[in-house]
Amino acid sequence: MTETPEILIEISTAIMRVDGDVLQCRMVEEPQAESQPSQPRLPFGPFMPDQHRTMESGLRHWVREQVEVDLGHVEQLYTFADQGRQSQGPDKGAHTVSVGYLALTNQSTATQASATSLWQNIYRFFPWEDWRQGRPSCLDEAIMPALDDWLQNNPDAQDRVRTAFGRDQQQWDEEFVLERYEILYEAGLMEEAYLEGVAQARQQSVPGVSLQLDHRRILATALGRLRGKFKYRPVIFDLMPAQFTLTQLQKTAEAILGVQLHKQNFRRMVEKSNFLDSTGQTEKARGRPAELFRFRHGDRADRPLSGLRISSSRPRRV
Amino acid sequence: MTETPEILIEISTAIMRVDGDVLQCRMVEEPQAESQPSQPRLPFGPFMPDQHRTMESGLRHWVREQVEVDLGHVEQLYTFADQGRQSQGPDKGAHTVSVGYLALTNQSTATQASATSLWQNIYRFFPWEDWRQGRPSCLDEAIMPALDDWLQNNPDAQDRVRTAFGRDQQQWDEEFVLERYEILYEAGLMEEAYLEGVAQARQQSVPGVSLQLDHRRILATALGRLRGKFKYRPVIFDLMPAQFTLTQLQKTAEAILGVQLHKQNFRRMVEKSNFLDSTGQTEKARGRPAELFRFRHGDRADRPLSGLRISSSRPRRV
DNA sequence: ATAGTTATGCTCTTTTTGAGTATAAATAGA
DNA sequence: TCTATTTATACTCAAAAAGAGCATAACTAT
Repeated sequence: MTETPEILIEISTAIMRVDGDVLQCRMVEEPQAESQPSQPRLPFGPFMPDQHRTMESGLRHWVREQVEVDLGHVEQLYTFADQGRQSQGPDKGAHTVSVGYLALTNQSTATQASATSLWQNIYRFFPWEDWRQGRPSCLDEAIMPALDDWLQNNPDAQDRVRTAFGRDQQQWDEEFVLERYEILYEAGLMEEAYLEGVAQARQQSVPGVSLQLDHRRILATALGRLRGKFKYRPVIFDLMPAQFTLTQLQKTAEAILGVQLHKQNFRRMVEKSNFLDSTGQTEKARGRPAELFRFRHGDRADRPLSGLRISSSRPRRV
Repeated sequence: MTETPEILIEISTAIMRVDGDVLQCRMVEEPQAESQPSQPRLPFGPFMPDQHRTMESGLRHWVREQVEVDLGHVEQLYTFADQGRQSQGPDKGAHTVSVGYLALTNQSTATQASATSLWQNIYRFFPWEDWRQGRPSCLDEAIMPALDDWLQNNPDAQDRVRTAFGRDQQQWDEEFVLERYEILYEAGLMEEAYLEGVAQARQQSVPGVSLQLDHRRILATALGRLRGKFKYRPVIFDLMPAQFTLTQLQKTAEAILGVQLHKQNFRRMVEKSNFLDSTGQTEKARGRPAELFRFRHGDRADRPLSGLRISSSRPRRV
């Protein structure tokens, strides 16, 4: 067979948790290199075939070494091997292939002492993805105008932009996180595209903090996957504490989707799903105390197949 | 960083097409090695970073080289790096990581001259996945008894088996193809497990033809993904010819799902989806001629987001 | 003509979903 | 203590979607 240059496989993990109504992702602080700009990054490390039996055990190794988090659901996202991206990888000689993972945890501020700055609101990196307070202003103020500029020279991308960003008749699909990110990257609106030489010059600045290497792309993949997945598999419970109120569950669902849900209908749906057991206890806070529930299937392997069939209130045709 | 042994990335592609009511996968014939048993395999080859800009271009390279098929939708499935599996890979010294892809084509027997034996009914490899003629007999005759034997010594797997195979109250979920395959593999019921030393001895034989290396696992991943995906993305049209009747479309959906669908309701759903344009033409065959349709969005990038919202007739609670 | 076959139109019922209104059970402050 | 405020929960109502089936249309083969 052909002689191939050395390949290095890098495993990066987006670890997510929910704190109240904010969906957070675990960051690693760089040990302050010399001239490096010290952007935040995800936990990651090389896959070492002689020490890691599977890719997932490699992931657990690096997570254990770099952050102290107990992982719940773990799922592989995607393997990227593009030239250019990832090029600043540690091992200069080798060609780097990047495998991204999503992991969920229910460890909260209460149980986890680590500096809160290490858990970052995921929408810091994708402000346009959070529609809970209505359509994000950055879309109309910065993104759409910039995309229109770019489309001048790239008319072929018109359709892609339309579907991804829900223009014209199309409507916004919250699962298209990666598609939107890729378009913004190609349009030179993401800082990392600039660094990686995709865009000639730094374009208009569009809100959204960037990450090292291709970590923001992995994060986009993770968010998109989570948004899709938890609608048909019960992974949301890996983000919840042992017991929780229905409102907490709803806030979590909303944080994931980046959309507000109808309260009464959400409860109805949850009740019909039959996933929850009442604990008898209640939680007192502001108004009427709320009943505390627990996920019926806990950690056991007999988890139900389907998730909460969440319907993010598509506008009803009249 | 640590010195890692050489890594070889292997890209394998499950190319699917539909012929009438059979879902087929494209095989490659081995050039008849000496003592090798010459099992069928998928098209595959190493990822060569200096010749392939992305993993997908690597895939297209090997597909072009090994089979003549025009690919429609292409999608990455999963990256496996387990020890043991894949161990008979070509490059003995290196550690092999396997990246699986799914690709769809609408080339049919008519347009493609290649020997039909190269296109194999996918259910040859997974007879238990085809429920179109009712519950497959091999489930009760071979698989369940064998699994029960295995569960004797592996009681922990009880729950997994129950959900994956729809036992007890649980119901069969057609998307759990990979989960079922993995259980059968672990239980030593798949020939490749025997070859790879997972199972001590060849267990009771369970129907289903095996493939080289980890190709049957990739195929299981592909089928599961396709079954899930085409419910919410319009990928089914990549399997259809330029124009087709509603019955052909339904047969395709049924071949994918391995389940029969209600004819009138299927048409109603398709009509409401608004994906099709009538061509005015009709196709004559046995009975009343059927109207020919075409997919409204063709190859264009403005494909709709959602797929045919197929509901595989879940039993109605009374 | 007639039987057989496939396509297509339409009805009817049950479920699900979207969007409220109404009421209950607490707290904070006057 | 009473009252406004807050949050939780119960229940209603209409629209839309889904499951199941009957009826009819338009062909072919005999």
